[in-house]
Amino acid sequence: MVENSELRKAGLKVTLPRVKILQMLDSAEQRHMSAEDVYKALMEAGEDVGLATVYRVLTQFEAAGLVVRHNFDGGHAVFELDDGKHHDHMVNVETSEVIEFFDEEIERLQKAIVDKYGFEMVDHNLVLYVRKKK
Amino acid sequence: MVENSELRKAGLKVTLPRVKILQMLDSAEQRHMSAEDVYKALMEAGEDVGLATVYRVLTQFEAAGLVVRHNFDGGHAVFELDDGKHHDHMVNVETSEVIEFFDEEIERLQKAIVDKYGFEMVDHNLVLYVRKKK
DNA sequence: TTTATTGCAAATCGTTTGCATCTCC
DNA sequence: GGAGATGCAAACGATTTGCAATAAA
Repeated sequence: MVENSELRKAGLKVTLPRVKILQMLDSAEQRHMSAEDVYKALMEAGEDVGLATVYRVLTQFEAAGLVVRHNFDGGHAVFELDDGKHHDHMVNVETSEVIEFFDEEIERLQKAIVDKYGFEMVDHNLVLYVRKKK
Repeated sequence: MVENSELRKAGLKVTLPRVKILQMLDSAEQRHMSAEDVYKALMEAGEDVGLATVYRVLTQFEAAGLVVRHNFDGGHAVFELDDGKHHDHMVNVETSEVIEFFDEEIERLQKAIVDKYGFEMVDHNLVLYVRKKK
């Protein structure tokens, strides 16, 4: 279970909305949720939190490293709890299901390319859009 | 030079705005332009085309396969002429410069992963955010 | 002439912000 | 009690759309 100490550690006051949002991200069936998703889930759970607060809190969580933000195709951002383990994503375009994967070799090759160009990596983003093989 | 026949081939009437936009994408210094970029460039060139038209035309070009749309981090989409050769992108976060690259090995590994999960690839998207090594 | 295309302004979507009110420490 | 957090509604930036006017074929 997510601890309130994580909030304190991040220099964030332990408030009801923050605790609820953190719990929601931790307990929801879907690991990847948009701000809207979180908001609706809270509503359904009878928790009364404003949408603006959800956006604000998610952004703070991201800055604090509690959460990672992804910009998959299609307008809105999705967030997931940061478990510290980097991974990439596969999106099933037919179901919108998100599958996580990690490939050491790909990571290595990316670094090699960045290096070759004389840059250093700030961030990287790999998304495979897929569909069940017929 | 881009040909009007490309427009006809795509089933699009050859209109002034479409021709101008296509030429702009072909001749601009930057291969990657947002709708706003194209619009401003046209204005500066004395061409009078509405912003809504630029959006509409770019979307049609994308559907016709003349142009590829990318959603890099940061709100707005960028478009580039489709030369038929797939490549990935590196974005210099300090200058917003976009560098194209292609790595056969990475492509191969991506396919292998998709395969392993029993999917087929619909599309894929790899962006490396980088900065000059200090 | 006929139908597609354009320009404009208003609408939409996801997200952010100002501000008065409320909560946590 | 006071700093910081919240909710609401208004503001936002990117993109889309309705519609009457216009330009291709």
